[in-house]
Amino acid sequence: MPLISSKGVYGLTAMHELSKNKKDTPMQIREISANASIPQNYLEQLLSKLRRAELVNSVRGSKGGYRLAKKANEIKVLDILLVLEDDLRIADNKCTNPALDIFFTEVKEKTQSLFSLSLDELDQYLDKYNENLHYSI
Amino acid sequence: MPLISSKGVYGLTAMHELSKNKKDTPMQIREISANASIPQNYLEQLLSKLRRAELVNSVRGSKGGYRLAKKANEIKVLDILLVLEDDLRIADNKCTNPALDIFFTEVKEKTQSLFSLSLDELDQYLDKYNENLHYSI
DNA sequence: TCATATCATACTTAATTACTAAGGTATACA
DNA sequence: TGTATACCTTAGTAATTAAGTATGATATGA
Repeated sequence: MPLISSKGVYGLTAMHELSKNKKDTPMQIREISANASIPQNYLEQLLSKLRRAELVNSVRGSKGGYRLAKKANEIKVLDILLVLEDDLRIADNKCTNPALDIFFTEVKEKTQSLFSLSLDELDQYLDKYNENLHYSI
Repeated sequence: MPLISSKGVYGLTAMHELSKNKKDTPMQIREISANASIPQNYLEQLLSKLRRAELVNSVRGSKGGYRLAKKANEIKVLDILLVLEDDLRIADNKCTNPALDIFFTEVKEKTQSLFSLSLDELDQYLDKYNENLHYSI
């Protein structure tokens, strides 16, 4: 099973879109939805959750939309995932084996630390990709 | 979503049971099933897969059962998971964001390396637990 | 007041997991 | 050679969950 469902992937993608919005005006669901190929009604639900978690601010009514509630370097990937994914557990709960159980706990901690990078740091991965492209040509 | 479903947890638990079998005779499904609270018919299916992947050997008929096909230090947790879990992917496939996609690939690689410990190394986690118990008393 | 865009909730569909059931096949042992 | 035992295989089912749809309410700029 994927650790992160499409819900989490959609949410991260949307937040990344918001972080790239350089306009004065808030970004609208419709625009995010179109850019990232996310069903609009579904995205509304995800952004509502992110708003209640105070990761984004919303402006209602005409000319409304969404903005990040903090700077992109103050929002971590993990923060977003913890809001949208019910949990990021490594293993199904039925584990009755103590050694395995402790092992899973440790893997979970290490995995969560992998997600402790901020939204703006994501673009480094894009740079890395472009470098690889360059060398492989 | 859990990265490892109960299928994987059951399989790891069963393999750990087999690694602890010190008798000459192979261990029977019924015994593993009882020790680890795994539905017997379901466990049969998982052990069949593990047999086809040459991680265990089976002996059919009366007095039959299962044995590890290699030494416990030659079987990795990851080997077992790759047989039972269809994949160990980090994120749902719908990711259209290149930066995220590369990031997920890197997380996947790092996560898999966390699972590259052998069956016999699992018991170290039990020791760790006992130590903690000791200090906390 | 009207168009626009967020907000909230109920419902539906599809996929997957986790099992259950049932019968077949091989082997030890008497 | 017969019988009990235990693995082997496949088909089917029930329950859960994710993913998406639908509908209408609420707030705001112009």
